[in-house]
Amino acid sequence: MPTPARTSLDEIIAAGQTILEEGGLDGLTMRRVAAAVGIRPPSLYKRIRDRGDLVRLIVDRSLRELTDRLDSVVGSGDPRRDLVALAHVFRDFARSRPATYGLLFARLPETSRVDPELNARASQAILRTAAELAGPDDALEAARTVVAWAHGFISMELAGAFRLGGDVERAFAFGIDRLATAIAADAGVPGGQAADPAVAG
Amino acid sequence: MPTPARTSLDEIIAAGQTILEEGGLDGLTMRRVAAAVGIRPPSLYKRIRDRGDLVRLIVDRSLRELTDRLDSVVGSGDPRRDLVALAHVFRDFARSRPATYGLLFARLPETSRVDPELNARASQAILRTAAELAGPDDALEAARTVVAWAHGFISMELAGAFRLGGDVERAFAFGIDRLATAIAADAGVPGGQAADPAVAG
DNA sequence: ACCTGAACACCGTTCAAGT
DNA sequence: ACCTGAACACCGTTCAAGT
Repeated sequence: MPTPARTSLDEIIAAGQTILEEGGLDGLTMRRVAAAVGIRPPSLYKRIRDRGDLVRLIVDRSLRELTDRLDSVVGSGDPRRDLVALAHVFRDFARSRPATYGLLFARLPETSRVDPELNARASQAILRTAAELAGPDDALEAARTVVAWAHGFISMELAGAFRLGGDVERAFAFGIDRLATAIAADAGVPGGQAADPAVAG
Repeated sequence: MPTPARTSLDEIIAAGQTILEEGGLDGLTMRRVAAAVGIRPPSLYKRIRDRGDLVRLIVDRSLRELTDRLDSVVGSGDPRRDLVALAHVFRDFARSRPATYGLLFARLPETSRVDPELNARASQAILRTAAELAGPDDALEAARTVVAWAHGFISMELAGAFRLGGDVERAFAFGIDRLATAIAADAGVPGGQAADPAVAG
């Protein structure tokens, strides 16, 4: 006689997400997750392979949400405006789920790594915007420059690494503004990058 | 009768550093460190307060080394050249000690955080270089933009986050080149940022 | 002074047994 | 099918006792 299911994969992921944000990655224990969904720790292994798998599922779910938000703010017709919007979506996401954000670009063990195809999808909005600004030849480099800056800024901000005073908001505005100019097709060193027609869509 | 010391704080930090790089932060256990220096785990507590304190000491030591290297590559007379040199020192350091690097800007618990004064010292070379390029009014923002980019790029590279092909070296060169131009004093958008007194130190 | 074994309260995970 | 208690091999840390 099968015992009725007392929980679900979805509930486990949701509980894991909450516990992760409350206590950080170290606080995310199988025993706590089990207690939160009303079962005993060993029963978790009926639905997930191990703790690394749970981490992966939590990150996967959040990355899908982030991708949707990124996709929804581009397409204004002004790539510079799109870039600013993307940076703010990124930053807002990180602030709303700092612990989860910290895992997005972390060195995770194999079992915790999300589907590469999902990562590729998450990159599309920024890649298209970068292509519009920088031209097709430099699109990938431009996207990497912007994402590196945004990720670096945000992770430093979350870590409390801006310790020299000053206005962090002003630094964020300064950065995105200068970067948008820097990656534009006409910003290359003379004789360097060729200016190509922007790609859209 | 006092028993003779079988190890030293220095040896413990060095062993911790090695174990950290070999097995990551999770692999850095008090039992392993104790075994490496030839004592039993409880004896570690004669020299360090707890595991968080050990992490702090390891990061502290590496940050001093990084600061020395950063200080040693600036002053060429060409701030743009200095900036490129700083970026490479940063990147080389991260590659030589990836796990330690990951802790430099991490959200660490209070006990693991290094002396703020040490952090300030580590920022001096980049702050001065940024001031030369961007002018005193934008020095702090310019430094934050460059450090954010460099940290973001390096941590993404270490995490294997550049998964869309392309040439990562080219992206690094593209980024530092465009950033140097972007933060230069004459790169501001007309009528853009207001000029505020710079905060240094 | 420094070192130790024993102990405590935690972990993730496995497994045989229950329904 | 799902759930469970018991068990195993780990942790960090404390503490009384040894030299």
